[in-house]
Amino acid sequence: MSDVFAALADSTRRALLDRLFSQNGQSLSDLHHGMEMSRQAVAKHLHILETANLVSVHWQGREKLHYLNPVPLGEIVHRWVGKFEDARVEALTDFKKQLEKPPATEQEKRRA
Amino acid sequence: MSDVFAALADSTRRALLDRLFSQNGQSLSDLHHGMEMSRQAVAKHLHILETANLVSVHWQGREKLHYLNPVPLGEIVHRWVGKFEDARVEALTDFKKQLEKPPATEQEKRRA
DNA sequence: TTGACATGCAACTATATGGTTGCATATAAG
DNA sequence: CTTATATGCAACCATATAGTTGCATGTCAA
Repeated sequence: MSDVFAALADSTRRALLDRLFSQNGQSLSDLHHGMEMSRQAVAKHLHILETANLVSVHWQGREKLHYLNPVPLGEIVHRWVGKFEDARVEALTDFKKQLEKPPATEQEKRRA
Repeated sequence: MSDVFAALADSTRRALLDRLFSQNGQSLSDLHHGMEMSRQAVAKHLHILETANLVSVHWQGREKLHYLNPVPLGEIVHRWVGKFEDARVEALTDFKKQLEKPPATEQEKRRA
């Protein structure tokens, strides 16, 4: 459950999540198919997604099936981003005010 | 407006956004204050946030004031994460079903 | 049992990243 | 004018990251 944000930073990993979104429960070979890199590279990315708890796995004989883990994406990211989202309209208003009418004193200029 | 996800991957940068959240319109020196790294390191992080369009700046004399840019955080991240969030409950149900009662045929096993 | 398939492990490489220091430039203040 | 403050630019360094290749192991099928 290490760094979810770091796990999401790589476009290949986001692509893997996309592929799992459109087709859940795929094996490494499935996910590797059509990708422009070695199977091992894909395996590493999947392991990072596993470690970040974004993907959970289920062994089926010799195949390791990968499933989107729905929890942390919503929990962590949405919660963190939501904090800023909540202030969106308000901040936008403040920002415009700031540009239109800069305050007078030094303190106010910097702290407004 | 480069990679928002990459910009969010670093904890220092997320901390900077946090600081701007609690106090908008701070200068580089303000934001550097209390941080365990050089001013130049902070400047680099801020520049990455600027490039990702997460922070916008406003020159006030010799001071460069930094403001949270409310748009892309909500737009990009929330939209991308939301795609997965929408399928949260549904996916959770599917996942449990999968574990409880694995399908019969090879095809179904892998493609269910 | 033998061979094919699916995955894992380990070593290695190149580049990206996060940090440093030193110096230059622009604005504000005495 | 001189000095202090705020920032920018550039070179440099250490480590993290994303990729490779080669080989080992476990499972399925003939």
